[in-house]
Parts: sequence; structure tokens; C-alpha cells
Amino acid sequence: MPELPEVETVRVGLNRLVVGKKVLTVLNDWPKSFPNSQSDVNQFLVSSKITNVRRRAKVLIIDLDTSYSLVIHLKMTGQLVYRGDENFGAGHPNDSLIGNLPDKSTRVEVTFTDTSKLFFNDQRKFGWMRLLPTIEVPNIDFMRRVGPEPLEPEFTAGILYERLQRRKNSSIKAALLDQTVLAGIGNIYADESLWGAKIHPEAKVGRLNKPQIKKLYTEIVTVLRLSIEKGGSTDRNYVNAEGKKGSYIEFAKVFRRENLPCPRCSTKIIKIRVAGRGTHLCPKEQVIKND
DNA sequence: CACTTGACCTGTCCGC
DNA sequence: TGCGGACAGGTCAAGT
Repeated sequence: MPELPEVETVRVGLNRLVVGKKVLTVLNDWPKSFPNSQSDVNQFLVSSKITNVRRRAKVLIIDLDTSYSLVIHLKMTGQLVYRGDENFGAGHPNDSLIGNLPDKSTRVEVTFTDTSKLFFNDQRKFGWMRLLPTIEVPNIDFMRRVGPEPLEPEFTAGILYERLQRRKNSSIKAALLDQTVLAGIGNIYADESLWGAKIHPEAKVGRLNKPQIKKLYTEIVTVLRLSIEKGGSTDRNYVNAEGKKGSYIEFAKVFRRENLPCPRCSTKIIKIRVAGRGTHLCPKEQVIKND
């Protein structure tokens, strides 16, 4: 579920809500979600203070004053939801997806010394948290291999072109989903940016020309920025740190819009399967050229 | 090495 | 209403 804009929205929310809080207790209902030993938890998390919340790709990093960090991947259905006096209860029915916590999806519950709480919910149990020395975070396999951040100023169309060369024979959609090519894109923003650039998701990377890659670069950056502005996409499970939905999905051009008209040409949007994922496109504008 | 597929899980929706 | 199967926003291991 959560792609770069959703994880970034959670990061901003957590920075506002939990930095400076001191951990009192930690409950873990599903050890696979948080496999550190109890003694590590007691030594480096309990009684620690949160100093910062960072993001790299789709991974959140909560830094603690013990020189350890909580590294968190939400995968498909993970949620990090804060509950304190500021927002206790279910929130507004129009923008909240979840009610009282903990609930049956709660895997980890962190209580702070002021009685506020942070819940790690994850229906499908794919997500995880790990307690690691802060200095080791860049050395985990994922961090070593992950590609550039698309919203950093150093990221350019030229860099996108270079990074894509490692997947020359893949479909462009598979390449965009490959986190070693580029960080943070998932199924929603792959479809949205390919529509923006008028590129067929099954087009081979090696057959795309530089103007097409340049257009794709612009669309990736534009779509990600717009989604962050809208608080991300809530397709089913995603909520921010306050348990509230994002609204980007209302602005989506093709994602989850099969059988609806293309916003540019009114052709019916179709849904196909590419790289094992549901894929949405305009069949008139996004075509594979033969030469 | 590049590339694709199946596995990890629970829940929901759709067709019979 | 029940039941089986497909599918859901991500990543990794194992296969070709």
C-alpha cells in the first residue's frame, strides 16, 4: 500500500506527534512483525526518547537517544497510528478509517510516559519493525541496494535514464517498481506517471527514447509531489499518523479507474496485468510502437 | 547477471 | 447464504 507519498505523510505526522516522547512500555503480539529480542527491546527502546523520524524510499526510521533506531517497513497494509489526548478516539467519520485501538490488526503497541500510544497495525502481516544501531541502518541489504530518491534535487532525467539501463529488457512498469532502479514508486504512481508520459506499461525499457524518459521523469516528480500535497492515496488500508485517509485517489487519472473515461481523450481506461500487478492505462494514448 | 514467478498473510469481493 | 477463487498498494528467495 504505502508508497513514497504515503510514507512521507506518515513521517511528517510522526515528527509532529512523537518526537521528544519517552517510551514506557512495548507490547508485541506478532513476533514476526518485530523480531528483536525482549532484552534488546528493554535495553534500547524502553526508556528511550524519540529524537527524529526520517524516511528512505518506503522505509521509516525512528531515531532514539540510545543510538538505536526503529526501522519500519509498512509493506502492503501497515499503519503507524498515534493516539494521544490530541486525537483520542475514532476521529471524524469522513476521514478516519479506524476506530478504537488496539484492534485485531494491531501487532505492536508502544506506550509513552505521558500515556499516549503509537500503534503498528498490519492486517496482512507483511510489514516489519527492527531495532538497529543507528549507524548500521545504511548497511542493511535494502539500504545498500535501493536507488535514488526521486524528490531529491540531485535526481535528474539523465539519472533516471542511467538507472533504467540496468533493466533494458524489462517492461518499463517492472523497472519503475524495482526499488534498486529508483526509490519509492509502487503500483499506483507507476500507473499514474506512465499515463502522464503516454507510455505503455509493457513497453520495453530499451525501446524508449530520451524524450520519453525525460517526460516520464517530469511526470514521476509531478505525481509524487501532488500526492504528498494531498496526503497520499487511500485505496483500502492506508492512513496517516492520525488514522486519517489521504485524498490523492480522487485526483488519480487511471489508477482504479478501469471502464471510466481517460481524462485527456475520453477513451475507456482498461486494466491489464503487467509484471504480476494490476495495471491501468489508456489504450488509445499509451501504445507500443513497432518500427 | 537479468528477469520472472511464487511466497509471505488476511480480508473482501465476485460468480456460481 | 455459502463456498471457491481471484485479487489487494511490496519485497525477497528461488527459479529459468
